[in-house]
Amino acid sequence: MSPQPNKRPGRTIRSVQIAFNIIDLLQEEAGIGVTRIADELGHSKSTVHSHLRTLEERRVIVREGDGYRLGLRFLDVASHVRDQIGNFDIVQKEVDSLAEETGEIVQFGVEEYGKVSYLHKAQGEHAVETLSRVGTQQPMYSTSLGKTILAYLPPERIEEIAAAMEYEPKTANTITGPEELFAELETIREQGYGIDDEENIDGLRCVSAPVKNDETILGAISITGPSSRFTEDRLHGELADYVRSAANVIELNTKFS
Amino acid sequence: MSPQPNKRPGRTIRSVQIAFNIIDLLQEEAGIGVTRIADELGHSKSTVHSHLRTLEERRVIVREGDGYRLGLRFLDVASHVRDQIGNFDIVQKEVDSLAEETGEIVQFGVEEYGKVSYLHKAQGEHAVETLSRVGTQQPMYSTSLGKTILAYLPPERIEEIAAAMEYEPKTANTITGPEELFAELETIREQGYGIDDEENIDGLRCVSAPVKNDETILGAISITGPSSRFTEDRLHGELADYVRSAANVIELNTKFS
DNA sequence: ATATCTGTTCCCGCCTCGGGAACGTGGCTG
DNA sequence: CAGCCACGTTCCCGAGGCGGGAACAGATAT
Repeated sequence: MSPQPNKRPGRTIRSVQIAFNIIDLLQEEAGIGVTRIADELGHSKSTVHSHLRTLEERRVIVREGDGYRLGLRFLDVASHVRDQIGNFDIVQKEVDSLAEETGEIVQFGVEEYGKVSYLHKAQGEHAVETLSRVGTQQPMYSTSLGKTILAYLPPERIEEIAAAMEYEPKTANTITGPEELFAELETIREQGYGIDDEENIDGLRCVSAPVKNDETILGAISITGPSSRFTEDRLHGELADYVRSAANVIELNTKFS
Repeated sequence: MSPQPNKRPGRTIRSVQIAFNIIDLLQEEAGIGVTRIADELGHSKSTVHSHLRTLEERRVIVREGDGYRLGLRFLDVASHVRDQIGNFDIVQKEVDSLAEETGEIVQFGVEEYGKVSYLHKAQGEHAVETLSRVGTQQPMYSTSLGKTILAYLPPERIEEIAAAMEYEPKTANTITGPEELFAELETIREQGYGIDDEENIDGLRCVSAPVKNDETILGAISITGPSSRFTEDRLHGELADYVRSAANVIELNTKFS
């Protein structure tokens, strides 16, 4: 883990931190019990016990066999979150249909805390496996979604995000500094779409188009595939067209909300 | 809210309770700020402030405009939860295809804390609108999913759940007591599927079939529709066949996991 | 300019919460 | 069957975390 960047000062509450450490742990590994959790987090069993009781009462975790797992309540929360984002169904529909049409991976992402979070993902028939998962975050400088969203954010927010950025080279092509990034953003604004040329994962290329609502950017939609199928020509040609028209459809449907 | 039934004694941690009260509040109403939350929960602003800081650092909530909403991290958590349940993709696929085939509402539910929780839901073309939502809970005695799952749980667990049950009549047909419930469970075990004849919501009927793995029940799959289309004959005939064969497909695919 | 919202910060004192240790229990081993 | 160990649970204590009140700071509207 890298040192967390979003650290505004202010007081933070220890018990709540512990509670979420437990949740994080159970997210990674289900079915463990008091002792194991206590060990893992470096707390006494009694402490962990009280927390588990609390979380259990809240339906956050569930006792199953001997051990705990996260509760189904999270499914409910997630569905509320999607509703709050707004227009999720339209995004979902469009992403799904583009994935089916092209057979590749199609994703929709938004900016959160200076990173890209995937809101929805669909994979077509001959899609490559990727690790990305709905709700997880990726850096903005190494993904086409990230760069595209960034390009259309308000200038002051771009500055803010760029200032907090730590450029970690993920492949040989990854953008490594601000000058390079700003140039890229300019290019994206000119051509109206963004490219990831094996900058995040070796062998994978993407194109993204921004989805805006009245000049404010909502997110971006991308299509991902292996470099073998995603040649320069196709990237800038038909594939770019695909994402731009999908973005357009979403924009039209969200206009009057 | 009825008095929470799952109250095992043991100490519970106040700060964590407060944190989840905030989360619950934001789930219902996004975009509110410190003052409003403090009012609503009856805490001081400083208290709420510290909590918001903590939750923000944890990516649980996000500041948006002036106000907070739940973070996309919940989408990630939810997807982990589904994975932990196991065989979610198979369930999803089967539920979706049955919904498309019949055009009605199809759901898959499991037992959690003595209630039914919906794991997945799909609605076909001419499906009625219902309030049920993925992750939410319903009583076991008034739904076909609940009764069907209950019927196949181990006897001692049935006792346990039934003992804690509070029978609240949702419609004129709702089961109102243990004798009636146990008789119904017996019927379900005999015929291999469960019926909800407007017992939960007026005008709606359902059929459910159990999904088992080696004699232990995993959950149940149901189909729901208006009484006008769901006649006695169809319920016990083709509709029951539908859910039973879908349940069968799921069972076959989960057998070797 | 004044008033009134908001979010933030700073303390203080009570009481909560984390920890250690003891207890109860079930499962495995000899 | 006795013994042991691992587990979850309970009890109690003392330190310090946490909730609250009040003062401060910005923003917006009047």
